[in-house]
Amino acid sequence: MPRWESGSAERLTRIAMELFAEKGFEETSVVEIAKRARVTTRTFFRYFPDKREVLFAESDGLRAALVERIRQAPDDEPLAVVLGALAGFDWDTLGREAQRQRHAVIAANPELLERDLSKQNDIAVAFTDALQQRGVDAAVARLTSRVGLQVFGVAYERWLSAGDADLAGIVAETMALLSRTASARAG
Amino acid sequence: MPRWESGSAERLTRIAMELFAEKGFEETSVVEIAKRARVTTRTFFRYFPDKREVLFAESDGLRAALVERIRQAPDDEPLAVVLGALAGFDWDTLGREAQRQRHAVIAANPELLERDLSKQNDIAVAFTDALQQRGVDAAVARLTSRVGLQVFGVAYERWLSAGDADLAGIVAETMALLSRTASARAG
DNA sequence: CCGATGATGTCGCGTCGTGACATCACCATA
DNA sequence: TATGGTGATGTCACGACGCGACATCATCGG
Repeated sequence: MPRWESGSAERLTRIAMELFAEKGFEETSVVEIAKRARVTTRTFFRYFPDKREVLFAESDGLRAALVERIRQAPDDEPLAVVLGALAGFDWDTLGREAQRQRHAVIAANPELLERDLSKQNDIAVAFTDALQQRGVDAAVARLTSRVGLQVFGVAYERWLSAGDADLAGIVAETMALLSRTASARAG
Repeated sequence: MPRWESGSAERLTRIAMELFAEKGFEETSVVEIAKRARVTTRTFFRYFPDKREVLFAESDGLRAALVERIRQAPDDEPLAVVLGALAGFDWDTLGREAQRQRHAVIAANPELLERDLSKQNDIAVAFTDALQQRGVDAAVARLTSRVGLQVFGVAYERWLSAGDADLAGIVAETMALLSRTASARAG
C-alpha cells in the first residue's frame, strides 16, 4: 500500500473550496487547508504556486480548449469567431451549480476577483494570438478578443443567475444590445 | 524644526517607482524602499495597504474624476457617454512620459498587471453605477461600461506608444473598427 | 536485489502585513 | 508659561506566505 494517500491535489482543491465557502478566503490559512488534507503546507505549495491559485487549477485547460475552438472556427468576422468559441463551449460539463458556487466565492473576495480578472486577461491575450494566426489584423484581434470576452462575461453572469436559460441565446441577446449602440462615436 | 522629514508618501512612491524600474517589482523589498525613504516599513504600510498599491496611489482620484465626467456628460447613447468621458479627459496632465514608464513597469510584472486590471474593473463598476443613475438600463450600463473601457484601453495603449497622435482621434478610430464588426452574431 | 524515480516530509529562512503601545514635535488654550 | 491634545512616526512581537535544500521511503524496472 502507498506510503501516502493519493490524489493530494484533488483533496486540496476540494477542501480549500469548502473552507473558502464556509469562512471566507482570508480567514482560511494554508496551514489549515493542508492540515485537513493531511499533507504539509510545503506540499500545498508544490501543487499551487500560491494560495489563490487553488481555485484556478482548471483555468489552463479551459483556456487551451477555448483557444482550440478559435483555431477550428469556420471563417467569419473576428468578433463572431470569438463569441462563437465562447458561447459554443459546453459549459454545462463543468457543472452549473459548481460554477455558481465558485463564482460566489470569487465574487466575495477582492483578492480572488483580482486573480480571476487576470485569468480572463490571459484568455484575451491567447485569443488575440490565435486570431492573428488566422490572419486577422493585430489591432482588430486585440480589440475583438477583449470586447468579445466582456460581452460574453456579461452574458455568462446572467446565465449563472438565470434558472435554465440557454447561454448561446443570452450571448446573442447581449451582442444585439451592444450592436444597437455600437455605432456611437466618441464625443 | 520638524522631528521627521515631511512628504513621506511622495518620497515612498517616487523611490518605489525608481527601484521597480531598476531591478523589478519582486526583487525590491518593502524594507529596501522604506530604508531609502528614511522611514520604517511600518510607516510604509500606514500609507499603502500593500506593496503593489504604492503604484496606484492616484487611482482613486482618477476614478472619481472620470465618474464625474460621466455624470456631467450631455445626453447621448451610453457607449458614447463612456467613451466621451474617457477620451475627453486631459491625460496629458498626468505626464505622458510618466505614464509610459508606469505602464512599462506594470506590464513587466504579473502581480502589478493583476492589480491594474482590478483597478480598471473598479472603474467599470463605478461607471455602471453612474450610468444607472442617469437612467440607463442596468444590463446596458454593465455592458457599455465594460466594453467602453476595453475600447478605450486598446486606444490608450496605442496612444502611449504613438509619437504624438491625438488620443480622442485614436479612440474614434478604434470605435470605428469595432462598429465595423459589431453587427456580428454569435454562432 | 538494487538503483532510479517521484511524492512527500523537515527545516530554516526572508518577506509581507498588522495590532498594540511608546515617543515626541507642534499647537491651542488657559 | 504651563498643560494637555493631536498626529506622524518608531518599536516590538507576531502570524501567514512562499521557497530552497536536503532527507525519507514506497514503488518499479532491470
